[in-house]
Amino acid sequence: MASLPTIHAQSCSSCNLRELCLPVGLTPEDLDKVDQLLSGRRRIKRGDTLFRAGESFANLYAVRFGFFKTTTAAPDGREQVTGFQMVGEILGLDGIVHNHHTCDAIALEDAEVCVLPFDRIEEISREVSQLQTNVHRIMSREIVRDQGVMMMLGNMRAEERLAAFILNLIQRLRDRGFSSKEMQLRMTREEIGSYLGMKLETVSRAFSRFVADGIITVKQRHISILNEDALRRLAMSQNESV
Amino acid sequence: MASLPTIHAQSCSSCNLRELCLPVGLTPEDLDKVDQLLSGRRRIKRGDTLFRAGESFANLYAVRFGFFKTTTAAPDGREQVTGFQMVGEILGLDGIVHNHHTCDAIALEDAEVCVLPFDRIEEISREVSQLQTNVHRIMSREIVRDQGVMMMLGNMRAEERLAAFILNLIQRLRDRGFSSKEMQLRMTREEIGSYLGMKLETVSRAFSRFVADGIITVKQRHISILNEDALRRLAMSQNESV
DNA sequence: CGGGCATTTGATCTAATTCAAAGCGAGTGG
DNA sequence: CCACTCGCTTTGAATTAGATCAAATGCCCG
Repeated sequence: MASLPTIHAQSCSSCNLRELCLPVGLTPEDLDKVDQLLSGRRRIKRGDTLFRAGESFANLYAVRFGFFKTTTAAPDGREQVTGFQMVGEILGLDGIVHNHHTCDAIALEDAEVCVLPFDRIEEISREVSQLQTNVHRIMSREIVRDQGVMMMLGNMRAEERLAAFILNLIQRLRDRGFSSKEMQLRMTREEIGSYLGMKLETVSRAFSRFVADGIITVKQRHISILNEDALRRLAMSQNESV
Repeated sequence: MASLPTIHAQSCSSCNLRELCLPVGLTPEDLDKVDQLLSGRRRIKRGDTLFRAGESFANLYAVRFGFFKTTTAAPDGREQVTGFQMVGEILGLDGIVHNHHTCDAIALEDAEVCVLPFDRIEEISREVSQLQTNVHRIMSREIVRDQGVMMMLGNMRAEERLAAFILNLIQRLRDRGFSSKEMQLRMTREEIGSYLGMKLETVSRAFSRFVADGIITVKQRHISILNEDALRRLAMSQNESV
């Protein structure tokens, strides 16, 4: 479609991730309009923050490569990981309601994001209804994801949570065309635990248990899935004799 | 503005809740356009469902009066309350992403909602940018709320969660002009527990503890707040000597 | 090669669950 | 109008999953 594909294309229409990202399903004509969306790209080194809670909100960010965590802090200082984001996922939706961010977004490996000024998104999605729909879907998807996390935190036991977590990660990697049996975790046991509402020791013990049961292998942060059905059964709590 | 105000006005412009709801902040001219939004109203009796998980999605619903819970079910049947909604709040956002609902919405008391076909919302919000902004804010607000729930579920102990829950309810009632010291709970201990990730007995014990400490009084589902600062300290975990 | 973080594993400890029973209140039918 | 039920709530005692405390090991990176 694009007449002269450039290596570091600064537009959605020439981005190889467009079918994974905000412009999914757009016609070529619409894609042209959407090309004004992107104000630029930004690289974030491992450990650096993309934005912080309290900062004023202006942009959404689409992950081009790399891996992020978002953390939310309580007034008393306690902090919790509230999400992990990978390529094609959108960061910053929390900032819309009050025009400032309510969480920190931190790169867990060197990363690059597309900077998408939110006023342009609103402007263009008034013209391009498919973009409008995509924005709504992305926000709704986040709401549904959060329901799932609440479910995990409220109802599941430690091993069930970890099983569900592994399955979720591997599924998202599959959706992006990566290996369906192995993965490299980008976060520490502590960060996993924070996300899953448990202590790092409990995460470690659950991993060890899975290894002992022949469900996965673990070499540091490299995970191989040996028995996905067993994981699935665990996550659905059909593991017990009851 | 409206020439002939009717009792059961079937439009946003004549609705006394408009500043609490989707049309907040709209100019009178914009309000006229937005009047095509409402396809009708629907009454739901206590215990009946507004929509169920799996049903196809077509409308958002604005609560006019009454009180709802939303419950999400895991594939294995376990169910959890994922939210409570009161007057002025919007139900159905979960359905946008996959065009079917992922949770049940159940009335905890006799209720009435405005039925807002989502395709009309999209259509009109392409013309009325303030409406577009409101839709985005409402969805973002829900995402931020969910972050807070995750925080509770992941990091807080039972009494802290209940304190935070009471404060949240009373604040939302205040925002709507109700009493700032007392309220009538519309849900059972079990529903509170489900939402807060704890058992009904634990909820009951936490209530009893608060009463013993002189922080609140409880008469069945009627709660009076005696010492709001104490509640606030509890919710922020500044209760311990540490 | 050494230092520092991340991880694993073991031994207690505890908050919350589970099991059990009794109390309370609102609504119904006699 | 009262008695009776049924669902909700409270309270107690025993149990347990996960937290906490502690120590050893491993690994990456300068």
